[in-house]
Amino acid sequence: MPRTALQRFLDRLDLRSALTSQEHAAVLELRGEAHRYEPHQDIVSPDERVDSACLVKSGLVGRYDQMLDGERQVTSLYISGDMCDLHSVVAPRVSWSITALSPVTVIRVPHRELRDLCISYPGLAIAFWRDGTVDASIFAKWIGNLGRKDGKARVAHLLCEMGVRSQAAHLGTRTAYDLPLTQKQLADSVGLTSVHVNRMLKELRADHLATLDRGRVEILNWDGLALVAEFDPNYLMLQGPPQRVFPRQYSIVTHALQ
Amino acid sequence: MPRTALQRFLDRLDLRSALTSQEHAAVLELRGEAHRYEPHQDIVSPDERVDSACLVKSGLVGRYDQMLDGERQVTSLYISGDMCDLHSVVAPRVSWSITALSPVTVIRVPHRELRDLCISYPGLAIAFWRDGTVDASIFAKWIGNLGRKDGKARVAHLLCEMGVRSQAAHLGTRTAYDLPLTQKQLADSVGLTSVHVNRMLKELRADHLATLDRGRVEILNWDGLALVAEFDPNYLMLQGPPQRVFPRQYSIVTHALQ
DNA sequence: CGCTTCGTTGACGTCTATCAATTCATGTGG
DNA sequence: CCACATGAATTGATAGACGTCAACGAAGCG
Repeated sequence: MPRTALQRFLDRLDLRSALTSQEHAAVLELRGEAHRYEPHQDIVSPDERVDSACLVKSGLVGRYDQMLDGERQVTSLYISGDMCDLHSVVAPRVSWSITALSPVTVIRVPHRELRDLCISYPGLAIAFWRDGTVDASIFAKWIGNLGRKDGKARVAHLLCEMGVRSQAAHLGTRTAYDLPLTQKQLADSVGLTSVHVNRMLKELRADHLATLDRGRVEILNWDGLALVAEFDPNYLMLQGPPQRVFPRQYSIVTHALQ
Repeated sequence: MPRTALQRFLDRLDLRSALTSQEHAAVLELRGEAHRYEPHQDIVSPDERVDSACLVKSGLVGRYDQMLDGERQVTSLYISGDMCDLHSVVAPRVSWSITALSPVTVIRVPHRELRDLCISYPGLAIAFWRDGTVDASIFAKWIGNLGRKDGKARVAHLLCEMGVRSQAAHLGTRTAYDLPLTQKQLADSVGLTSVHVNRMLKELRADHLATLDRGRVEILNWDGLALVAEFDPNYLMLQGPPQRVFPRQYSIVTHALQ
């Protein structure tokens, strides 16, 4: 039986956080409505005040920032098991958009449920914070790529990153996985035009490094691609044992409100 | 009497999080060693496992990513009152560098103290998570700027952002504040060369929009600069009332370890 | 006063955007 | 099964933004 979206989300948390069995169980009791979105359809819009977080069940989701001239910059990509706006639990007013890049199913988990979880299990609040830290680390790496690498390296880096993430999420291997992006969407992710992305992909193909064909990535020479990309997976925080701040046994006593 | 670094840090938390008086008091009881750094001196290096977080007392601190050819990209700037690696409490292994961009004093607050705070006051853990969310939001905006705006807009945007942040931190006004950066360091922050930054500053000066002279920014035409930058301060999460997830009255009971 | 770092400017080259046309893939309906 | 429509991928020619190289000037400091 395939893993549910919640199980995938829990798997993701387990990669970096050591959770208790109660915390595990509590996460799996989360409930939310499934929603279906078609490519180019927005899931969240700027200045909205959201009251639920979007757990990606299937498909590829992107967060993007739109310029006045209509040009877009994708700031992050989310795959199955990623909660693409977990941070909205503590900051519900958003200033960006979340969109479906491919056909997508998301589970909208009410903030109320996630807040209750944080209150009952502060160890989970820490795990959520740590999860946000991973996102921030990826953001920082993208800033480095956009600011200081050429187009070829930027495309190569994205292929490496999504490979490692897909493998960690058991959605494929780092050298063969689905990435259902058009070249325009890829261009919006690496700060280029679709024309130039096309040329960069052509070069990567000619160098026998990697191919992207109809939403599927095949990396033919991982080391070569990683070298072009200057890819070092440390920033994905997948090494080392899961961490824990909270003691494993605790309970919260809530008093009457002031 | 000038505010201490801890008071400034607390001010920053208060901007977005509603804390109880106990939580306030607990933050002010944090202790750490003061360290002095000269410009270009690194405070934290990649692959280090840090055991304290750096609270900026004075000066300008930058986090940066270094490429193989030695080129740098600054991914974030931190001013007085910012805890520039608060996230290291939950993710102590870092993959980036933190450096002094000007003469700097930082207070190194041991993770142990911050962890104890999170355990005794989960409401503070939430506030820390929210603080990290602000950083992530700034990261995302920088990605948009680097990917989809030209050099002039990128420089202008940085001047706007640091103005609003300086004003929020009571370190100046949004149109007149200290930004002790060389043009090379500014270039490393906006993904340009120092030569080109020089030309962009010259243009902003010629347009009577803003000047940067010996570490001091004067914005002559805020609206004009914001227009060039497409600056919208929403992403800094300074609007709206401080948020709270945890009830105001609670206590934690910790049991024996499993 | 000399040294070092930083700021400034010009000439030139490269990377990437822009514009435009063509091909390809996919799906639909006759 | 083929004609057609649509969106995506591909390619060539040209233009512009930014980098590179090099030189000089200004400012701070011992």
